[in-house]
Amino acid sequence: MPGLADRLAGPVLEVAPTLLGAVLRHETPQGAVAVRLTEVEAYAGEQDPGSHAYRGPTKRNEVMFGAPGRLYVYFTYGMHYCCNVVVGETGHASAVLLRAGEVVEGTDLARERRGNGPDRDLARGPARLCQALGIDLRHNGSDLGEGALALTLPEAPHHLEEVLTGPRVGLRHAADHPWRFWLADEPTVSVYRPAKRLSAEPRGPGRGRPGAP
DNA sequence: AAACAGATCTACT
DNA sequence: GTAGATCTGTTTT
Repeated sequence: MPGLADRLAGPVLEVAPTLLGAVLRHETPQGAVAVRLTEVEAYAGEQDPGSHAYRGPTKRNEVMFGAPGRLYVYFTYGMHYCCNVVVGETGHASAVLLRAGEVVEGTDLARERRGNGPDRDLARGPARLCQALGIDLRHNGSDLGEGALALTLPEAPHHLEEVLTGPRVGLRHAADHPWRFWLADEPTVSVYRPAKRLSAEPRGPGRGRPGAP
């Protein structure tokens, strides 16, 4: 079977939906926690105004410019970490933000790290997901092919009917691209919050249709 | 050495 | 559902 990096080397908009259902597992001395991904967002590198790579390579985003199959971790809002899987060919700086997932192993340890709250919220949201898995800046650049932090792709991609798409969350620019993907009927998908500059949806937010314009 | 900017979360109504 | 707070790392002079 092909290596992880090979399966992630394609265009980010094609690879991102295939990460749904994948399992990210982190093994530490305290135990292991695994999360099944239910929501991701695509970031298209230097051409994407919403990407950290938009203004070219820096010390912080250099991992995105490297080989696919590695983890790009960044720090934000003074207290949160978020993690991305680097995809696309080396040098293209594409990445997929892991927005939410379902804890499928090590629930107790995840609860310890997260504190009190419903289990469905343990990895609901990009910063919560990192916290539940015990991921921080030390893991920036980690190879997910093998090691304590490993990503396992599903045997077969999900059917298109199960995948919904919509605009990305929390961006000032380029918020009109439907580059956010999530699995239908998953309680662990994070709440949709529209970008600040956009006019509110006439009907309730959070409902996306596959292929909707 | 200083200013900036933020791919968010938690709490509350 | 909505509003508000919040702190560090990164970037830039």
